[in-house]
Order: sequence, then structure tokens, then C-alpha cells
Amino acid sequence: MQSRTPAGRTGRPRSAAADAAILAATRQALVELGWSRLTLGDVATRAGVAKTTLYRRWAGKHELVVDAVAELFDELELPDSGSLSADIEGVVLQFAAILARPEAKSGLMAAVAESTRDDALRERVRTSIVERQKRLVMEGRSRAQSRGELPPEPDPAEAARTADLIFDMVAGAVVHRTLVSGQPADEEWVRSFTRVLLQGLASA
Amino acid sequence: MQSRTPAGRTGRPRSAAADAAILAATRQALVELGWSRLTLGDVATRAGVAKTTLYRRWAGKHELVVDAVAELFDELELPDSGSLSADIEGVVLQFAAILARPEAKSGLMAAVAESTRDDALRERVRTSIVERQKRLVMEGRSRAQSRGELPPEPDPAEAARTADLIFDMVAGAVVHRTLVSGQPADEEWVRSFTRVLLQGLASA
Amino acid sequence: MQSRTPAGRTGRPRSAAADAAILAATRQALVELGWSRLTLGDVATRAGVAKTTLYRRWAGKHELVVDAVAELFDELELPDSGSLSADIEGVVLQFAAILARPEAKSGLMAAVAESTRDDALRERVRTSIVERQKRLVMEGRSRAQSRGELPPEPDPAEAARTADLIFDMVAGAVVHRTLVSGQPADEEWVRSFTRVLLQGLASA
Amino acid sequence: MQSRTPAGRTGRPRSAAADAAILAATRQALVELGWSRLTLGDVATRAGVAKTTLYRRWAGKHELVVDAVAELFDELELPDSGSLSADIEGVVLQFAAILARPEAKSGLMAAVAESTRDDALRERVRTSIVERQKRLVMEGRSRAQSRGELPPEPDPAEAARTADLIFDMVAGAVVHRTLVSGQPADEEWVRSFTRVLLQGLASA
DNA sequence: CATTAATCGAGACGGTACGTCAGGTCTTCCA
DNA sequence: TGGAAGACCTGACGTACCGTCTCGATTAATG
Repeated sequence: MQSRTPAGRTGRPRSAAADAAILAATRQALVELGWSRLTLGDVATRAGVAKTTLYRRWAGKHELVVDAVAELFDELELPDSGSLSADIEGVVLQFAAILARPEAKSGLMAAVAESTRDDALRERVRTSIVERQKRLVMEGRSRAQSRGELPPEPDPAEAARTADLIFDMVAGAVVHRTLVSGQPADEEWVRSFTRVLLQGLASA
Repeated sequence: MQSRTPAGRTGRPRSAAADAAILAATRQALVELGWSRLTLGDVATRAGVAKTTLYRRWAGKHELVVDAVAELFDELELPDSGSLSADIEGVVLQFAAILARPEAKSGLMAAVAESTRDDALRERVRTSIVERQKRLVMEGRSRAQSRGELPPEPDPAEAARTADLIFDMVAGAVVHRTLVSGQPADEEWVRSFTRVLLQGLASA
Repeated sequence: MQSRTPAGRTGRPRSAAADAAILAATRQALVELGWSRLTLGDVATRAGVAKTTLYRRWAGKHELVVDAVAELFDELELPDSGSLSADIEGVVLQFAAILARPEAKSGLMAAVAESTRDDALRERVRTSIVERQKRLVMEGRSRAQSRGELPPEPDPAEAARTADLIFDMVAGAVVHRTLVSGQPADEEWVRSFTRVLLQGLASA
Repeated sequence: MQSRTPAGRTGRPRSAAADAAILAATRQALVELGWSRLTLGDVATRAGVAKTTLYRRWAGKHELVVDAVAELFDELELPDSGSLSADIEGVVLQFAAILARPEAKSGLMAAVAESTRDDALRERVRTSIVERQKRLVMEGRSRAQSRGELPPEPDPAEAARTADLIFDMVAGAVVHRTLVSGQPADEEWVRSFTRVLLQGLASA
């Protein structure tokens, strides 16, 4: 997001409704067209807004799509199911459900692809999506620790590194399963994945 | 790849050298420009080839890039280091090294993004890259089983499912670490990752 | 010509300067390259205009060239030299001078060639060039009639037919002499032509 | 093309047949497509000939079309109708009939257009078509002179100039009427034209 | 309540790349 | 050894989308 009348206070203020309409139109266009066929002119038309209005708020296609997709992940919630493995299975299933939606799939990967060349975009992806959802790992781990399922972390730096690792393993596995292997991350798969994650390969 | 004079035997045959030149030029352009700024006209020029020659062999940018990138992964080899964890660390480091190369990064993710909408492209990604490298998992597991580090698989279907799971976990984690989190998959990270993969989260 | 914001009054209006620049660039390109080597991309570049601007106003090469060439003929004027034969000689010489210019020659014939297959184009040629210059025949005849050099026309329909015939004979002869026979329509030729036209073959 | 020549020994047994087939295919393509949409590849296909064969015999599209069209005019004949005006009317009607055929129209004018920039092509048009048909003027005039309808020419140079003038006037008028004005050169028009040509404008 | 200044929809603009097509040239194999 | 088949390079085509720029017309907040 990047509206809010910048500094000066005079003049007509930006329409708040336009932001929402544009993001919704972007998601709709992602569903119907996918990333590569989505055009900003079309998004503007769908949102009932002029292209100018769109460009006044977002720098380009990638930024807009990241914002439109990021909102989808905010509905993720860590269920309190009483055990670590059930917690993980629950959140992974939610994550998989979001990734299965067409408006998330292609937009997200395209943004990641472009972010390999565009530092500002990578930062935007990180702060809008990755860091924001890392909360789930932190919370799940602290619950598991208070339940005694996981040992406490003595070193905070080490704790952060481990959280990053877990996030990369969880998110990476689901994304790869869904988008690259093209298989559904269904309950059976999620159970197998969680078992390996918690108990290691030897358990498989 | 898709050259080789298809069926008829008449007429001038397709230049074998052109294929190689085009794929090399594609990788070079990926390094210099990244996916989004790469144009087929520019690739053709770099390869010393007419645009029409390029279009005669590949249907579009995505197909071309998948083929150009797929070749990179063929250099992966499973080291025989004597232990499963060392084998995994070795191959993951190799995989990370390839993914760190600019010609692999953005091209691969862009193809994955597009493949969410294009079944033929997803199939191409799967057969050219995913299935082809799954050999590493199969071979590593069978070695570990003969060493007694992993139990034998009684059910072949289950064995295949597990191989898929492992591949998704390994490839997914490295890709996510490298491209989404934007952090290097260095030796330290690979050691931590391998430990969790083999022994589970509780060991972390 | 076909600019002027059509009906709606919103949006940025079309640049009036662009029209003039494009037509001038077209004539310049005709001089330097001739019809067959003239490209719309080159014309756009010369005019300092994007190709899309050009295509927004003209449907294609033929239409553009007809408009560019038509302007040349607007400078034709019927001299009032006191006698019908002198009037004819004067205007035919002017016509020949225009046709001798390289920007008129090849463009005009190419448009005529294409117009044999394209009714809209033929209509454009007729209204932009032929009908517009037929005024010279009408005016010249009426002057000659008031001088008593030609009998008055009793029937208006017959008068129109005769005007058409005269125009075809004059324009056709000059065009054929200049472009097909490849000889200059100089003063001597114009005198001979005018004598035959006025007095018939027997006088030659 | 499938000519006999059993034990192909000498030069080019198919050559003659190929020439005719190519020219016929060219005319057929002109009828169906017109000049601008006619392609040499298509002509070769229609003629059952390889593009190579075609280019071995003609330098390009213009040359080929000139030759294909020139043949059409060879069927022109000067009728011996007993009077100059009837002779003229007869041959002009024949000429108009040829020009009305679609394979003549656009091909001829396109060649003329290009010949304004290409001296070799102009020469080819002149020798293949213009000079070849000028025979009709010479013969018609000499007949009229022997009938006493036209005075004899004392000066041969002047005679040649006059023949050129007449040819330009006749051919030019018919071409202009047919192609530019887009009106048929029918019997009525031909009568009017012939009267003006023979007796001058004042007679109209 | 008038002024002011930034907003809005609309759409033309300069660019750049697209994917296609035709013109001619060349290579290969066959008869 | 000529010819068909067809790949090749070149260069223009007409289109699409990008992101910018004018327009005239709205809107609040300010004065």
C-alpha cells in the first residue's frame, strides 16, 4: 500500500475506495488471466479507475501484484490444537489452500522471479509476506516449548536462525509441491511432511 | 530441446550448431539482463541467428528459458562421501551453487510462475528438470539403505511417494532460502538443514 | 487527412502538429526512397513520432501516401492567359511539373495499383485528388465558353460526362507520357498535345 | 510439372514448361490476390515449382509480373473496319477489355510505380509492352493515310513523335478512365473519346 | 463562499518488444 | 546436375502494453 496524501494537505485527497477496488481487480485479473497476461490497463478498467490513478499509487505491475497477493496471506491463523504436530498440520493446510488459489500462484512466483534482480521488490516481498507470516513459526514454537514438545532456545540469535530455517523448509516444501511438482498438498501429504519435519527422515 | 528434422528427409536440415548457440546466448542474456528484460530478438542477435530460426524451434520465451536452464542442472552429481548426511550436504551445496547463479534464478521462477497457467510448460519443467534430478534422491536413498542408515522400503508406491516428498523438501527449502528469503544457502545453513531433515525438529 | 478529435471531448487531444510532420516526412521519404522502400517505421522516426501515432491516424501505407501526395496537387492553378489553348498549356505544364517530382511519381501509381483491389482506397484517391482537381476543367471550359471558344453545354449531364472525358484525356496523357513512356512532358510536347486535343488528329 | 524426357540427357527439358506454368500461376495469383498480396512463394507453389527455379529465371516480383502481364497485350489486333474512327474504336475497346481484367490492372500499375525508381524495370516495361504495342498506332496511321483520312508525314522524326503522342493519349486516357476514375471504358465512352481525338474538343 | 491545489477519468503520446510474414539465398538430398 | 524441399538471414509488418503526458472536470480543505 502506499496511498495517504503525502505531505501537503491541500487539494483533493486520494480516494480510499480506489485502493481497495484496484487490489480486488488485480486479484480478479490474476484469476482470469494469470500474471503474464494481466495488464495494468485492464486492471484499471476493471477497477473503474484511470491508469493514471493506478500509477500514482504503485510503481508497476510487480509492486501492485505483491500487495494484492500479500493480503491473501493475512488470513492465516495458527490453530491451537493441543499438539505441535497438529498445529503444524493445520497451518500448513491453510497455507496450501491459499497457494492453491490461482490469484496467489502465478503472481507470487512472478514477483519472486523479478525480485532476483530488483532489490526493492525483494524487500517488499520479504516485509509484506515472508516476515509478516514468520509470526506463525514463532508462536507455534513458543507454544510447543511451553508444552514441553520442544526444548527452549538458549541463544536468541540461534533461535532466529532456526525460525528462518523452519520457515524456509515449510514454505519451500509446500510451494515446491504445489507449483513445481504440480501435486496437491493434501492431508495425506501434509501428515507425511509433518512427520519428517518433526522426527526426521529415518522415521519415514 | 526440440530440433532434429522432424520426419521428412528433404530440404536443408536444421543447424545443430544453432541450438547450442541459442541456448548459450539465452543463458548469457539471463546473466546480463535477467528474465524480464531478456528479449528473443536480443537472444537471436547474440546467437548470430535470425529471430525466425528461434521461433521455428521454441514456442516462446518460457520454453526457451526452461531448456537453457535445465542444462545447468545436469552437472549435479551425488558425491559418495560415506555417510548419508555428508551425501545430502554435498548435493545440497551443489544445488545451492547452481541456484545462486544469476542465469538460473530468475529464469526458473518465471517459468514456474507461468507454468501455473500453462500445462504444457509445467510438464516441460517437470520432465526437463524435476524428474531428471530426482535420480539423486533415489540413488542417495539406496546408498543409505545399503549402509543401513535408512530402513528398506517395503512398498514401492510408498517409496515413490517418499522420494517425491524428500525432493520437494530439499529443493523447496533451498529455493525458498535462496530466492524468497534472499539468504545464501551456505555450509552452515546446509548443515542445519540436513540435521533437521535427518533427525527432525526436536534435534534443533 | 483524418485527425481532429472525433466526437468525445475528453482525453488528451490529438496533436495537430503531428499530422503535418507525418505528411511532410512521408514526402521526404518518398523523395529519398521511393514507394517500395518507404517504411512506416522510418516515416514515424523522421516525423519524430511513434509508430502507433501514425497507425492511429492512417490505416496503412497507401492511405498515408495518398494524403501526402494529394496536398501537392492543391497548388495547381488555372492561369488566365486569354485563350483556351494557352490556358490548357499552362495548367498541363504545371501538372507535368508536379508529376515530375519524385515524391509524386511512385506514390501515386502505387496507390492506383492498390486501389484496383481496395474500394475504400479508390474512393480516397478519387475524392482527394481526382474530383478535387476537376475544378480546373470546369473553370477552364466555362472561361472558354464565355470567350466563345467552345459552344455552351445544353445538357448538364452531358456536360459532366464531357468534363470527365477531358480530365481523363489530359491527366491520362500526361501520366502516361511521364511515367510509362518515361519522357518529359516539356513545352514542345505540351503544345503538340494541346493542338491535338483542341483540333483533333487530322491537324497533326 | 511432369514433362516426358525419359533419359534426361540434355539441358533443361522442363524449363519451357516451367516458364509457362510460372507465368500462368502469376496471372492466376494476380486475379485472386492482386499485386500487393501476391507472393513468390505462393506463385511457386501454384506452378508446382521450387522458389529456386523461379528466382533462377526472374530477378524479382516486378520483373515476373511484367512478363506475365505483357503476354496479355499480345492478343491486341488492329481490326480493318474501313475507317480510321472505327479502327480506333475497335482497338481501344480491345485495350479496355484487357485493362478490365484483374490480372492486368494492379500488376501493370505496380510495375509502373516501381519503374519510376528502377531504370532496368522501366526499360523492361517499355520494350515488353509499350514499344511492342506501338505497332498498332503505326499500322492504323498508315492505313488511314492510304485511305486519305490523314495527311502523309513528310518528316520521319516528326512522324515518330506524333506516334508517341497518340499512344500516350490513347493508352493514358483508357488507363485513367479505368483505373483512376474507376469507370468502365464502354462503347459510349470510346465513341466520345474517339470523336475528340479525331476532331478536337470543339466538336464535343 | 471563493480560492486553491491535488485529485479524477479519458485517452493520446513515445517507446519497446512482440510474433508473423515475405523476399531472396543457401544447403541437402533425390532422380 | 538440375530441381524440390525447406531452413536460413534480413527487415518490415501491424499490435499490444508500458509508463508518461495532457486535457477538462471534480472535490475537499483553506482563507
